Amino acid sequence: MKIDITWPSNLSAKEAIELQLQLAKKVITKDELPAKIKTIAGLDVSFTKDGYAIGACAVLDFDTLEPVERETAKVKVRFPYIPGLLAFREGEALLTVLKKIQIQPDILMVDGQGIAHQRRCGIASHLAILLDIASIGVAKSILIGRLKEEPVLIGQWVPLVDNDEIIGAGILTDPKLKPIIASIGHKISLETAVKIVLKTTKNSRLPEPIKLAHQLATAARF
DNA sequence: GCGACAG
DNA sequence: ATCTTGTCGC
Repeated sequence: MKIDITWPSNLSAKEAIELQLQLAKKVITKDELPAKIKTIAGLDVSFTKDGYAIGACAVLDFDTLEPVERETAKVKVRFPYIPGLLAFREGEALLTVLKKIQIQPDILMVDGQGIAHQRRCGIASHLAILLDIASIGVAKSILIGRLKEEPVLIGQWVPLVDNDEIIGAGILTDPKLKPIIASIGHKISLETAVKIVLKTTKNSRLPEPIKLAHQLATAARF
């Protein structure tokens, strides 16, 4: 992807929070994605014992879910893990790997929250706003909020609420496991985000884009 | 002050 | 996330 921006460095937690508040204002919560989605990119990050973050991107054909491109990027970690500030720890690795991707994806699926975040600016929203592209956040657990109820049927989704405000969805993709948490990243509605998550999920808890990106990130730790 | 807390 | 062995289930 043609990306001109550079990831900011030496930010304090206070400055990071201030930036999130500004970015949150720019999130678009309605569908503004290509009429026909052709490709979707899964993004995830793994870490090495010696202080590096490995960003991984797997671009898949939206119809067949077959990978059409894979890439990884290794960068030095320079921000600690702080709940709510994940983007400042993992964002640079993801931005770096996206710069290497040749195929322009129609939408991003990021391992983490979108607007299901205390300042409505999780890593999926943060990255998508910087790149002006549609995105969905898919997490394995809740950061904030509570599920309105427990989904019991495979493929069923229930609202994730924060003080009566719907900020995401709990989706049951495997009856034996906890539901996955999906939320609007940018330029998409929650309804469409849920449809895409279900459409890209095949016989496992996580959707293919995330699963493949996770495998890539883990395998590249050597 | 106490508990919760994406990866 | 990462550190770790065996073990239950499809």
